[in-house]
Amino acid sequence: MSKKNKTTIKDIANVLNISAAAVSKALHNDSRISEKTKKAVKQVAKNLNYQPNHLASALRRGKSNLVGVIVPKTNSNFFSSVIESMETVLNKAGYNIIITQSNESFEKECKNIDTLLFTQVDGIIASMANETVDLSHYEKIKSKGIPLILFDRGENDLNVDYVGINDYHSSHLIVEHLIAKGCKRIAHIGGYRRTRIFNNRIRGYIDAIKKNNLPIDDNLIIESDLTLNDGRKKMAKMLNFENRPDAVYVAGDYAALGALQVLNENNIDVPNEIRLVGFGNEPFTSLISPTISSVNQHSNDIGRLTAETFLERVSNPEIKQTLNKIILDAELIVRDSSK
Amino acid sequence: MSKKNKTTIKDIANVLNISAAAVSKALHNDSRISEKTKKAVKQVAKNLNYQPNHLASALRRGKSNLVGVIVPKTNSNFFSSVIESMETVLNKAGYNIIITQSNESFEKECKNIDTLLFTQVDGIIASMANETVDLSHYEKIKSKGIPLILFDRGENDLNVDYVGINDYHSSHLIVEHLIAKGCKRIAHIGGYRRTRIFNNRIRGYIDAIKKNNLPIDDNLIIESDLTLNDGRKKMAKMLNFENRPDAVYVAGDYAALGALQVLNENNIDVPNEIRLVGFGNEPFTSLISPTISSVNQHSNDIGRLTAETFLERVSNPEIKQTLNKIILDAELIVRDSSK
DNA sequence: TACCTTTGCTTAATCGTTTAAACAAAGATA
DNA sequence: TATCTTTGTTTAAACGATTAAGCAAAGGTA
Repeated sequence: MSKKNKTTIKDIANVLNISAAAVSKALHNDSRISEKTKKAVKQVAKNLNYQPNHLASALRRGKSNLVGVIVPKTNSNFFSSVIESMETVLNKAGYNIIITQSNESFEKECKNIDTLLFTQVDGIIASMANETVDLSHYEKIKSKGIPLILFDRGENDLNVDYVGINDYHSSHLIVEHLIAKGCKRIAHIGGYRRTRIFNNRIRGYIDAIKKNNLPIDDNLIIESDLTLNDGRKKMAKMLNFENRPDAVYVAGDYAALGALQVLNENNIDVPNEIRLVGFGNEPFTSLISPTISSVNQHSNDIGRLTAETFLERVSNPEIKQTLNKIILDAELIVRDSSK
Repeated sequence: MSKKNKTTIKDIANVLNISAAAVSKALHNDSRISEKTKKAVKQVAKNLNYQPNHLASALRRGKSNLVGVIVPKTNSNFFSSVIESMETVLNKAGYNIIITQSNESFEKECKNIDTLLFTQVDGIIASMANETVDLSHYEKIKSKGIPLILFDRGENDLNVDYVGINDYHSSHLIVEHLIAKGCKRIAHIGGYRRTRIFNNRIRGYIDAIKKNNLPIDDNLIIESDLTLNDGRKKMAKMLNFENRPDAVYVAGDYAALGALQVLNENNIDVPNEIRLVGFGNEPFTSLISPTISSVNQHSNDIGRLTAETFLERVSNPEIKQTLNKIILDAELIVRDSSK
């Protein structure tokens, strides 16, 4: 904030010889202010290059019109697209967003929440870090009485609005696609079971396998942190099995890429020898060779719906309306790695 | 902001039967408040779960402790790392950041600036959109008297602090590396000349070629928007030359990837037939086959230095100190595509 | 004893905007 | 003419924290 150029409503009032209150009302199109005054006020405001002091109005109204957003990492196509469409909706409604990154760290997530609450945001939209198990910091948000909306990485126990995709069903799509291609031993490199979305993918995988009368082999279900390197490790491990899988469904694209690298290095023909499917539809999946089949998570819809859910909450804060749980169906994009 | 849990310094004052002013001072460790009172105040603050109202203090002090950040897209490894290290430094100094994306659009950039000024940020740190030519919106920031720091995508005409890498010199590194490998016809798929950093890379390329007594062939210098698709197009075009290049230096990794795809599809041996170097060191450059040589832009240093430059500016706002232009030397990372 | 300093607090104004309440003037109603 | 409504404005009190100025009590100095 600067010392110069600090035109206030008082300055406008002085020019027109009316009260500051009248100016404020004129600028907000109050019905009790005459058209003549409104026009004059707006003209002077323009001339003096008036910019309302957001802090003052936020303080007075008890609303900052700021929404805090917490994502594990902006450096991912999914999250950056979600944020983009979220921003569009919220900006239109007069809200601005503050983006913070947790870097998948529980500690950083706590700090982010403190920061956002300190900044007096009107609400928080978050996707949880992998590390997060303890939820007390999220309870803190709830206890402040401001809306909390989760997307993608949510948690049932928290009992708050949630927008995400149907992970359970996505696993069915993938497994059935692979079976249709003739695969009989489908492995799953999944995320940690304690993270709900990954647990859902694992459950979906198991149920889909059973539903299609294939045997469940526990060796073929491996938990991973889904980084590229861990994808490599887990894939390498599987190649040592005496009974190799003929397909691998990896719950994250980076880990899928790691797996693909190992397969390529071992001269294994993808898709003919082993088929591969990733998750998340990161841009690189269509850039490498072979291109990797993956699941599109509809980031734009998720962003838009999350924002709309937030707006709904702030517009009727008292109403203890039923929880919004919006679950979208994801879309399997078949590419060369499983054709 | 909520109606409940709104503990204020007045509440603390009431409990202890002292004035609100004393509470404020105690919380700020004012030397004129006794240790006994300070301890008591802090204890009560903790008990009542007191959180200072940032808006009120910002209004009063004329400082929001918010820094606005504008980047073309958070969805890039470079920008997301810059932001991360910037945030670390700024948080330590008591500042929080508001991240906005311009999506390379001039119009969106203008809107972002309006939003940030409206939010009363104490300063703006920006990297310009590709589209931006007109600079009046940046002048607006300067005229408000708040610090403006540019990084990576800057502009000399604006006359503000800048942190970036030595693009001119980076081109020398690349060209000389390729010449050392025996290349004689080195092409350059560059960005638009009107963007300073790309212009510098082109100038560096030309001067390095000349310096090494190789001929300049204008056909080998091609402007591009550096998207993956355009990289493909420009590479395909070059393959039709009767006199093909034996190396291609692409000013962006995504376009370099596009070029590589075309080379692979045409069964051209990279690096033996044509060597390839990209720019930006995006993670995928080391993920694909062959891995792509690229330039590391020291995102962490850039973020840190940008933040430090900002802090320097806000701490001595009056001093019309000389402009900070920090230019780091980039680092060429040689990978398979040019080995 | 008389005066000066230091310590530890209080009072009151302030940041710029919003808004409930008051009020004057004009117009409508009976 | 007397009373009620409507219109268009002003007054003044907030929002919560900060801070210059003031002041009383305690301690120090000569």
